[in-house]
Amino acid sequence: MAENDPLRAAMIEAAERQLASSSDHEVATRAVCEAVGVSQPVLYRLFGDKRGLLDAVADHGYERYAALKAAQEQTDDPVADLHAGWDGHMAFARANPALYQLMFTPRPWSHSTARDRVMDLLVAALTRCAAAGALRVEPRTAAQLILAANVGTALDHIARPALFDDPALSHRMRDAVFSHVLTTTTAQNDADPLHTAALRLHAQLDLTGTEALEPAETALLRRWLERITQPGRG
Amino acid sequence: MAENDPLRAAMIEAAERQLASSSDHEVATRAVCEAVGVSQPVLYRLFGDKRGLLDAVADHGYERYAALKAAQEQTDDPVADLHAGWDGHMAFARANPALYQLMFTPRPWSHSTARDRVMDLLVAALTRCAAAGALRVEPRTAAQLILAANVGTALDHIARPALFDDPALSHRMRDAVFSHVLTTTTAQNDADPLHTAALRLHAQLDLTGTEALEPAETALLRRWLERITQPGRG
DNA sequence: CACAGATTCGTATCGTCGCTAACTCCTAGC
DNA sequence: GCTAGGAGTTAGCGACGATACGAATCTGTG
Repeated sequence: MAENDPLRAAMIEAAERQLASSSDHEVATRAVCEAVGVSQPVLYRLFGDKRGLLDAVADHGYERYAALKAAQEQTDDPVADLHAGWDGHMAFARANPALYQLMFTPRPWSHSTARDRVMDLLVAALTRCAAAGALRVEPRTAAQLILAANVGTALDHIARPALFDDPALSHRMRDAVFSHVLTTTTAQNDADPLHTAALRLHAQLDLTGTEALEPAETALLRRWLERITQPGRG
Repeated sequence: MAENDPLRAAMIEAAERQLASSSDHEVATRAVCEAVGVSQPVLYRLFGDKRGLLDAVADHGYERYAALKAAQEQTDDPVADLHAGWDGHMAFARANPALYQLMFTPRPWSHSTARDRVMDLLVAALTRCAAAGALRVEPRTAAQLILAANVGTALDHIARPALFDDPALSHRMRDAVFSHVLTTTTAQNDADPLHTAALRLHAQLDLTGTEALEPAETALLRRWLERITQPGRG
């Protein structure tokens, strides 16, 4: 489906260029086809639809996003990586506002998986934090919180042209959400040490796995840990 | 400009209905005109443009939003009002997803002032909190934080159809942002009591004013208080 | 009442958009 | 050489946003 088609890639890049340069953040299929020197039906053969083209643009945007993340994260301090990840997210939004809105603004159609994959990246980063004992809630819950706050702050920043108090606002939001999700680094005075230990073991299982238990036993252990970390669940 | 025009109101309501019922959250000027039994040029005479119509729809949405807020807030506990305001915001987004996106998603054009007016409402609610000594930062900064988090959470909720862990996520986000912005209710162990006192006086001046000082003196006092509450400012 | 000016609305139309049917061309396989 | 199928083009359809222009209606004055 997505084999190495240079024409397809050229059309995606042309669409992204026009999306960024257009004043109303809109793109015309005719203009995209004309930019790469082909006719309209080739677009509809490659992407099936205009929304198919936009989904491809969004997925291509995720590729750049993931490359940017892979280049900067992954030190030995997962919490520091998390902070850098927030700032990198904001920088990506600032650098590509139109593409960012295409990726993260909820369109009722849109089969693009860009947002879900960004979420997966965030869950992975948070799982590393949980394995280090730095997380107070499950990685998935923390990821939903952080991503919603990050997107909300980024869209707010894109909306207003230059209200000049931006970095402070982003860092305030980052600290607010992180302090609610991470354990205090200095003192580990947690009210429920069982909860944190279960979270930590669960994350460690996700990261490295274990050969000491049979697969069925590991699955059951996972469910037990989940019942410990999220008690109120049907 | 916005005199009591029943035809104008009918077109706004028709547009809002079509916006809510349409699958792609889109509205056609022809359909709006046909719904109220007039022709296209009347739309362009009343609203000037399609974006003018959408701006009017967004402003009308703000009216309903403001009415909903005025009906529930304003008890004697401004912090409780703030919590109710967050939940009311989420309920409004859940009830009118298409209208909510029109109001709060950043469109590059859009002369609608709906978002700014919602921000003003939030600043007012936060000023009451500050006058009660419950705020740790300036009302405007807190409003930017809260609104960005609230919109981000609401858009995230609208995007995914039913990931069933919604109220918990909304309340988590609310607690995270509020705990970063409000003072701890039990103990008032603030690191900078001068800062909090200045914030409180500034809010009290905004709310009630004073006759003990001349207007010029009050203005100068305001600037001094601002220099105390936000030290790093050109 | 008559009439001029302004306002308001409908008819018809333009240019553009997303999208598709039908045809042509080029290449692979026997 | 011939055919089958993929890849591309031309031409066009219906719907959209927006507008020019004339008809109808209202308003105020003599």
